[in-house]
Amino acid sequence: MRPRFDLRHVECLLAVAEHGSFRRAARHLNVAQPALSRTVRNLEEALGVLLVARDRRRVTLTPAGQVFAEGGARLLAEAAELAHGTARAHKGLLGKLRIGYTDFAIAGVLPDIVNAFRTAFPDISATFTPSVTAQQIEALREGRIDAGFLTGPLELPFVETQEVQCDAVVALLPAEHPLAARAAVSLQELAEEPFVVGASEHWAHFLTHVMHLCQVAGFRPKVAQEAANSEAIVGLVAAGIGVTLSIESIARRPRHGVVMRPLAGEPYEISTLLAWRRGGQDPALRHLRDVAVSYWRDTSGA
Amino acid sequence: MRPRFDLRHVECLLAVAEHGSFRRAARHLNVAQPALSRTVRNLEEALGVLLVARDRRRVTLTPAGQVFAEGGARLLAEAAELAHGTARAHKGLLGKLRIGYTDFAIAGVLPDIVNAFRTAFPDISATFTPSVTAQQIEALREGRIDAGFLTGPLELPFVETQEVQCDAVVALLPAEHPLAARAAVSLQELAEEPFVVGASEHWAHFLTHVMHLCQVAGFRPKVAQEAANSEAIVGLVAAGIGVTLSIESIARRPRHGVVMRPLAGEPYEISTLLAWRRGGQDPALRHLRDVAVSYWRDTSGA
DNA sequence: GGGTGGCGATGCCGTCCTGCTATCATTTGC
DNA sequence: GCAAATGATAGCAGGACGGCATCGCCACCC
Repeated sequence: MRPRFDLRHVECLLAVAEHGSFRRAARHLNVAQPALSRTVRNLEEALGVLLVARDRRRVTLTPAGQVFAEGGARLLAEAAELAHGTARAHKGLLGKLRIGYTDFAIAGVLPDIVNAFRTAFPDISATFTPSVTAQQIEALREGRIDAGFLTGPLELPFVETQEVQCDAVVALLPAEHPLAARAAVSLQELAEEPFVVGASEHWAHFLTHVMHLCQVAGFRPKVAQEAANSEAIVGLVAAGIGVTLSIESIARRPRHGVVMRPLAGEPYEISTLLAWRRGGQDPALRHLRDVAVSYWRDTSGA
Repeated sequence: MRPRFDLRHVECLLAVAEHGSFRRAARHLNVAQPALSRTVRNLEEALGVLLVARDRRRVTLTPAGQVFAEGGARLLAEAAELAHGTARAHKGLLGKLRIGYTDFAIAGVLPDIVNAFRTAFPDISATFTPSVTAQQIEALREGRIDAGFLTGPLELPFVETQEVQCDAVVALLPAEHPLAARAAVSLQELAEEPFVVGASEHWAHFLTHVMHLCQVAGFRPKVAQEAANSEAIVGLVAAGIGVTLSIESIARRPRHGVVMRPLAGEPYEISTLLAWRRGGQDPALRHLRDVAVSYWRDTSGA
């Protein structure tokens, strides 16, 4: 049941209704009067309803014409708004973004970036999904998310990235651990310690960093316990199950029973990236990237 | 700021979005593929926004295209609903009526008629304005109301009428009045009584009847007090100020301190009419008239 | 690996819609 | 009673839209 009339017809009828005269309405619409007469006539035939009562002296709307005029005005307004909204979407001022994020990101810069983004682009509605780096990469590839805050490094043919956060790896120890008395600890000192780590099937990205660090230090960590997320890992450390390696952003959040100690020697840094599909044209996404870039420029410069 | 696109464009874009392919969409729309391609292209040019991402292999909507498609679907639905509503208005199933009514009507059949009308035509919104007969005639002439329930008789070149109610004129007396003991009273017996009547500037129609009755009975009533409406008149009678003539529909509503007595002799009847402008084409109004006619047929027959 | 089928874009042509000018019938207002 | 204004009608021209044939491209398949 598609409509048999067009917005042009609606405009013409509204003009006639407003001016109460075909001629004046035609002048106002910058068309000749006969054209307007015929257009209104066509509209009436399309609807099968007489809309205008032509009294030879005065033109008024029939009751059905009034109903149509009211609805038509609404229709026109919404059409104009639609055009406007589409233009705004084109400029990236309006839209939807699906964004993934890791524990590391949410503990770090993500809130600040999102705040800045929402302030600058209030009409872009973003939905956030917590998920680890590997899952975000998959979701990016399959188009289930538009962007992800995830753990670097990342070199893939179909994604582009922008660094947004840089954390030194630090040691987290139970508060009563002997090494907690030290200002800093070296990795070698942790060689024999039981480790709490993320579950390997999901935690792969950061685990790679941890394994690499330990290997350089000459040992292979003894895994005492696996956990599902950063919150759980820190909790298990607080419980005295073992030690762990984490990043500053996580460790800065004070937690009873856990102390953070920097690693001695050259700091090893973990970057958190904003990632999106390469070549993506979504203007809203570009704006998110721009906000991330300028945020990174401001904070890394300071 | 009028929209530069038409509903036809919207339909085409929605079809492309739905089928994910120009060719399939074209088949579904019963047009050739090149025509569809150009229509979508024209729409994009009209909006100045790319809506469809042509990947050579797969056709998807750009973010702006998704915004437009969502709004466009709403727009089309409302356009269809508008056409439907206009057709309903044409058939008189939808519309607005402005209706005047007198005290006599609201005390009598008006509630029943309006109930039947609202049940039969729930989408016709009626607004009711209380007003005396003379004002309703003026409002009818000037088009401020579409119909009026008023006191007959009425013979005017520009109105048509339908009788809806027929009341005998009765006497209303203070309860402690000597004549209240009688089963019926004759007009002559009221010749010397003080009368409470409606204010003459507005009450002219019914007053004419009263004066006529009294004149036939051979006297001219002594007006003790004027009042603004039936409620006030009955109240003043209850207060013992005087007697009055009224109609059964008013008098049937029991009121402390007032008694109703029929007039002796041949009953004098007052008709209440539904009146509307002659030649009016409003289908909603016709339905109101039809309801009134059938109501009158049912009640006057019974 | 070349053939084949499906896709969207483009060019060309016919048709219908739309708009304009000129004119008419009717009404209004002086 | 005439002039001005209004809506309807007729005839004509331009443009938009749709259809057909075709092109270039890509994926799939034997």
